[in-house]
Amino acid sequence: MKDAYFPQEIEKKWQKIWEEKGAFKTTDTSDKPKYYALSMFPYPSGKLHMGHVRNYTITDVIARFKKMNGYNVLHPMGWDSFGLPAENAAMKHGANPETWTDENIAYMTKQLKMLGLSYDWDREVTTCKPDYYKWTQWLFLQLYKKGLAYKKEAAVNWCEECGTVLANEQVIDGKCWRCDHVVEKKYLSQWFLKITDYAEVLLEDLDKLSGWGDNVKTMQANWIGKSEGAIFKFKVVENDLEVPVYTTRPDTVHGITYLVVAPEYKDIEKLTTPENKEAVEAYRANARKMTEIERLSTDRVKTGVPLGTHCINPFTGEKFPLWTADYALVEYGTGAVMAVPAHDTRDFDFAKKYNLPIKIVIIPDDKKDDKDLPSCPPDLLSSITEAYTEPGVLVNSNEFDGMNNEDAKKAITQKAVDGGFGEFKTQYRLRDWLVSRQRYWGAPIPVVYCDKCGIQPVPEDQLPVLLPKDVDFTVVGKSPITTSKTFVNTTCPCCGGPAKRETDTMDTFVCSSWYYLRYSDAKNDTMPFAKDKVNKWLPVDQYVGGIEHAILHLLYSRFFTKALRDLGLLDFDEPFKNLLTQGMVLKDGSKMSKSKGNTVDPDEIFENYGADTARLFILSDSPPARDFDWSDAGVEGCYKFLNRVWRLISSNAEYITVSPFTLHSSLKKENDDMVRLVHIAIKGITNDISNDFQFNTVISKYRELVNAIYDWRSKKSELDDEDKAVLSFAILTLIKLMSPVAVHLTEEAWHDLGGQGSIHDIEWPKWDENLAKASSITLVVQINGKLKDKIEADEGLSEDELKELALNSDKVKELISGKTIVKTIVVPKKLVNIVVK
RNA sequence: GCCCUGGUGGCGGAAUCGGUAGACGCGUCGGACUUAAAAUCCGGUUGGAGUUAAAUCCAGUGCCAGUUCAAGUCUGGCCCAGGGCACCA
Repeated sequence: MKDAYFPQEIEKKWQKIWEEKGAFKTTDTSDKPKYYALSMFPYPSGKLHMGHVRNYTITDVIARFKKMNGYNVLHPMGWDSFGLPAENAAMKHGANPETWTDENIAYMTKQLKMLGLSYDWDREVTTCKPDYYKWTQWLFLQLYKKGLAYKKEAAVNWCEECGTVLANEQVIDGKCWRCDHVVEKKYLSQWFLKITDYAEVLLEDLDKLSGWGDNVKTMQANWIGKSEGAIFKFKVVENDLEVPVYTTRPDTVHGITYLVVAPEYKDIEKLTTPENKEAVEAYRANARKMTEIERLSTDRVKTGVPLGTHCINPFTGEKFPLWTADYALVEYGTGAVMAVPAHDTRDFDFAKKYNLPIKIVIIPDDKKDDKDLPSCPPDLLSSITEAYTEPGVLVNSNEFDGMNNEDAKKAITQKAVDGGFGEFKTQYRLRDWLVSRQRYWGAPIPVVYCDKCGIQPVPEDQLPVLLPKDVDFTVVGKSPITTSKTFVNTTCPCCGGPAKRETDTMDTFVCSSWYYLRYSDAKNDTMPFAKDKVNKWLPVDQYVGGIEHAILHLLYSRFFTKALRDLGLLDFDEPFKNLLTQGMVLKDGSKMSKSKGNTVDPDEIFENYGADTARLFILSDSPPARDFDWSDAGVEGCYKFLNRVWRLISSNAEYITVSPFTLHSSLKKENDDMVRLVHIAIKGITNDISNDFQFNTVISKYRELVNAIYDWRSKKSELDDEDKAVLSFAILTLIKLMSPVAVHLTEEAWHDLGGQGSIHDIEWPKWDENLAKASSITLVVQINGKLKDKIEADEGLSEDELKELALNSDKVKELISGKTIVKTIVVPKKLVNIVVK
C-alpha cells in the first residue's frame, strides 16, 4: 500500500474497473427486497453545479447503504432534456438544440462518473429522444381518450420573453419562473390537462405521505386551496338574469348590502344600465391595461363603479345595487361576490370608500345579551371601525337569530337549496394544467386538425410524431416549428383529406411527470413500461431533490400516477413514498449563482482533492434538509481527514489481516475499550443513516473512530497477536462504514489489504448490543438538580448502591452537611439527584 | 393576514425517553518537530468571577410564565428570521 493518498489516480482506476464489470447494474429478478432510490433528474444545462453534487451524493450514499443491508437497489439516472435553454442556445450559436443537448449530456455524464455514483446506466432515460417522447405522446393520447386532455379557449399566462404560454404553477409573483419577465394575460386556445378532476384526492392523499415533510405537504394543500361554502343565485330586478355568487360565509347572507362582479364578468354588459355604460366601460378598459402584479396588490386602494342595476336578496327581500370592482376575480368561483361589509375586511374597505351601507348580522358570543346590538341602531353601524370576522351569534337574520354562526352556515344554505336559489359548493383554487407551449424543443402534441373532422388524435401506430429538422431557429414572434415545410401539412387520419398538425409542444413538466416510471422498464419499445415491472419497483422508496419542486413537479407527478392508475397502467396511487427535500448550497450566505459570481466548479474540486473529498464534504457540515454553506476551508479539512485515514491504514497495513479472526472474550482492558468503541461507532452510524439520513453526524462519528484508533495505536510500540486482531477489526470496520461515502479510497484500501472482490459488495457491519456501550458508567450526582459530581462506577450496581455511592462522595457530604435530605431520585446507570432543604 | 420551518459558542452544527449543554469540525491561540517553511502531531478555546497556577463559584440553548427532583427537550403566551399562499369571497 502506498504511503501517500493520491485520489485522482485511484479514483480513475476504480471508475474504469466498475464500469467494465458493470458493478452497479440492477436485475429485475432477485430474492432480496427491492429498494428504489432516486434523485430528481437534471436538466442538461452544461455542467454540474454543487446543488447537483449534493443531491446525487445523498441519494448515492442511501443506495449504497441499502445495498449493503441486503436490498436489491434500483438507482437510475436520466435527463430532463427538453426545454427552452436548448432552443435559446441554438438561436444564439446557430446550432441545433439537439446537438447542444447531446454535448451537455455527454459532459455531465462524464462528471457524474467522476463523482463515483453507483448508477445503473443501462436504464438511462433522455426525455428528448424519440424512444422516450413517443411514450409521452402515447400517454397524452390516453389522457385525451379519457377526457383528461382537452383544448379550450381561455385567458392564459403569456411570457413575451419566452414567447410562450405558461402554467399557473410557473408564474411566480406575476413573473415568469424562468426569465422573471412580467407575465401578461392573453386569450388563446390551448391544451389543458384536467388535474382539477383530481383536486380532492390529491389533497386527501397527502395524509398518506408520512414520509414527506410538512412543509411540502402544506404547500401543496395551499396550492390546491380547498374551501367549502355555498352558491347563492340572486335575481336581477331590471331584467330576468340571475347572478350566482360563491361564498364561504353563507351565515352572513342577511348582511349583504351590495354585490360585485369582476370587470371581465360574462354578463356585465347586460347588467349595466345605459346611464352607467360609459363609466363601466372606462373602468373595464383600465382594468385590462393593468398588469397582474398591479391588480393583485392587496395594499392597493379598492376601486369600482356601480352598474346601475339591482338584485333581490331572496332571504330578506331587500334590494341592493350591483357594482363592478377589480377585487372580484373572474377566474375564481362564479366571478361575482356578495358583499357583506360588516363581516369581510375587503367589503368593509370598499363600503367605507363608496359610502355603502353596513349591516351587522353576527355579534360575538359574549355580547348576545346586549339588547342594543341586535337592533343595530344607525349610530352603532357607523361607529364600527373594522369588519367583525370572528365566530359569533346571528342577529338581524330572521329565523336564524341567536343561532351559532357555524350551524347557520349549514341551515342557511339548506334553506337556499330547498328554495331553489342555492346549493352547497366545494371550491378549489387549483386550475387545470396548461400544457401547450409555442416552442420547438418539446414533445409535439400528437393531434392534427382537419377542416372536416375537427381535432383528430394521431393514431398510436404513427407515433412518435417526430420533431422536424428543417427549422429556422432565428424567427421572431412565432414558434420555430412553424417554419418547417414538412411538419405542418399532413393528412387527416380520419378522412384522409388535407390536415394540419398541432405545432405546439408539451410543457417539459409533462415529460418529467412519468420518467421515474420508465426507469422500471427503460428499454420497452411496445409500452411506456410493463405493468408488472412498474408495480414491482414503484413507488420510489426514497426521492431526493430540491424544495423548488414542492408544487410543480411533485404535484404533476402525483396527478400522473393517479391518472395512469385509473387508466389501468399501474396499481399504486402515490409515486414517492419518502421525500427528502435537500437544502440549497450557499456560499458566503447566499445561493450560488453565476450572476453573483460565487459558484464553485465541481471539476476543480475533483481535480484538486478528488471526488471522495467532495462527497465527504458536501455531506459533512449540515443535515441534508438544511441549507449548506460552502467553505473552502471545509473542503480542505475533509481532504486532510481522508489523508489521515489513509495514513492510518497504510502505516498499519502490515498488521492487518482480512481473513476471519475471532477476538477472545477476555481482552486486555485497552483492547476491550477499543472493541467497544468500534461497536458504538457501528451502532451510531447505522442509526444516524436510518434515522433521516443524518450524514453530518455520521461523518463526526467517522472522525471519532479514527481519533480513537490513533489514540489506541499511539500507546503501543509493539503489537502482539491480540493487538493485531483488534487493530484489524477496528480498521476493517472503519473501511466498511466509510465505504458508502469515500467510495474510491475504501475500495483501494480493501483491495490493498487483501480483501476479496469489491468492498461495495460486502455486508454492512453489525454491532453487538452488549459491546456497544462503555465498560463502566459515569454516575452523575446532582443536588437539587444541579450537577455537583461525577463518579466512575460499575454498570451492575443497584439503585441503593448508586445512592450510597453518591452520598459517600466527599463533595456531596460537604454540600449537604447541615441540610435535610427531602428525597433522592435514582436513574439506573445514569444519575442520582439529591433534593435537600 | 393565514400556513410551514427554524432560533444553541466567533462559525457550521451535536445532544434516542425530560437526566453531564456545546459531540465532531472550521476558525483561532499556544506548544512540539524543522535552519526555516509546508505537512504532521499535542494542548487550550461559551461568558463572567476567582487564582501565580489551579481548585472553585455564578450565569447560559430568542423572550416571559408554567409543569417537574430535573427543561435546549414538555405546556401556554409572545418576539425574530427564512419559506409558501394570498383582494380566492
